Amino acid sequence: MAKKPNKLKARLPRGFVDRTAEDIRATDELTAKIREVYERYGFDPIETPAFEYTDCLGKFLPDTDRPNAGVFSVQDDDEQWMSLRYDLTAPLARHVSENINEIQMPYRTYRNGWVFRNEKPGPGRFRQFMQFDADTVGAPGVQSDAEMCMMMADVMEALGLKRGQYVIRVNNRKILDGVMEAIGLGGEDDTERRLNVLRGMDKFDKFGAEGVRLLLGVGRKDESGDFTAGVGLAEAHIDAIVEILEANSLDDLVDYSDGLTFKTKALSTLTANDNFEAGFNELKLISDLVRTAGYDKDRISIDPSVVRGLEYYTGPVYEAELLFDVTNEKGDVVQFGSVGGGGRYDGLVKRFTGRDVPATGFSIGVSRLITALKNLGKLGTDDVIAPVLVTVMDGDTEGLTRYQKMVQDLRAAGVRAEMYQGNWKKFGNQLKYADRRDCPLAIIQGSDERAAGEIQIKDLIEGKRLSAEIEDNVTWRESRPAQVTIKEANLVDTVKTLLAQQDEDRQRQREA
RNA sequence: GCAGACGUAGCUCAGUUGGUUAGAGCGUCGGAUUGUGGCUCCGAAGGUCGGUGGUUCAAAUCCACUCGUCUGUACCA
Repeated sequence: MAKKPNKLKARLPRGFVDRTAEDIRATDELTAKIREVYERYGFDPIETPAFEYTDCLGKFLPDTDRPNAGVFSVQDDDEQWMSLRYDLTAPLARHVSENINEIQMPYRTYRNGWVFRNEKPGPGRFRQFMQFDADTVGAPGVQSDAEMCMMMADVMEALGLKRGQYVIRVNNRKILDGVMEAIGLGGEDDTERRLNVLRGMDKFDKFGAEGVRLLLGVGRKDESGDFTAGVGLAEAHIDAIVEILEANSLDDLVDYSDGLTFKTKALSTLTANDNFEAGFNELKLISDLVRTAGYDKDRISIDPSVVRGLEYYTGPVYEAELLFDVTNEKGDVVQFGSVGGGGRYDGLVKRFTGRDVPATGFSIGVSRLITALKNLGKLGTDDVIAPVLVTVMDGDTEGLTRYQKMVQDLRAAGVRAEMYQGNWKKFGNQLKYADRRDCPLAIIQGSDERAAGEIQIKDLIEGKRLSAEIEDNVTWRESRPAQVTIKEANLVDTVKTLLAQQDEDRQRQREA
């Protein structure tokens, strides 16, 4: 026995997926709905390429030792490092900066595309995924942040989500900055600790108040025994932060009636500062704007516990969260978290231009949304009907032209149709193919039908239903269930009628 | 990145203290049925036991390393 030749193993790089017809159709449907909302709000599309020079993307500068940490990078032929984009915000900042003299501000723009992250993949977490962003560049007022929140809420409903199935949560980074300042972490050299406090607060959903206390204090050990170092804050300061996280609304924390006073115990001991005041006042303004526009707190909720880890946010931050249970393939309920978020980033364009260009915007995680919506049955993935199959009984030239003509007549009438392209001599295989492909109808014309100027149309869906009642194969074959004989001239009309009937049946079943 | 679990046919999984030719179900393909899907029956193909190295007369089984998957955690611009 000869050794097998070493075959090359076909394999997908980890963290990447092939997308099926179903996935692609679902994505198209979803992005079309999102786009419609953005357009209605007066946003215009822009597209930037997948690659950018690495230094333009942000914190990975050319002198970084590992340009592939977190991003996928390659070296151009002139030795410059280029990277695949890891979000759509940094490329937008680059585009705006490069064209700042031509762009009419405020610039309202949206875009969707693939982004890439070179990090550990997990279930529902890939190294290539799609985002769909909207941003307003050059508008400093919180009214544009309020608009973003309302637009996100409208997107959720355009996707078919009902009140109570989602919520847009809003906070202001200045409030958190104010807290940091008040507890003595406002200085330059406390950047790292500040960041760790924010990260700890961000875990409130996951670990609850107790977990956050540990992370802000002495540190936390997880189930596997791995230890996360704590920030080591004082008890009183941790109390204040937990009060913020546990608050359900602004009114729980602050009294606006007489200047600005804190209502809760630990917060009251902190001294107010400019950041605090600006943060709370901006949040109040956003709240007033969206409430007056008719968005109640079941759609847009002012929630001081929203953090968002990103360092570049400078003001309002917001995220869209799904409130219904999402189950995975195994049927377990998974913590789904947010499907989109954003905020104000006033410093991003300044990096390139030196000019103050305020901006705010958000990103929707299309891939994650699809997973969740599929689960909820909100994506009509089964409404693409497989083609009508024209079977082949005579494979000579004359026969093939006849069958091909039928197919073209059907196509011209707008019916999805195809001629069997496999080995026509095994007729059983043709119907088996049609069955597995979920074809609604099969068109059959052999020499007998041909001589009589007739065609047989087999309803494969009805036939499948009838098969349950027939047990022996001879009867099954000879009774030719759900099959009609028609005149050649009536082919297109009859096919359309039968398809329409099947469609009605489907509607009825869906309603039942 | 850190910690743990796991890796046997396309899929789901058996495989005894290390011992002949590594099995089953499902799926795939062929036939019964050369002009009719499903059911039933018969038959076949399909395996570097994740990879490499080691211990041993002998390794799917034990050891080391490595790759991959899953869980938790960290990071997530």
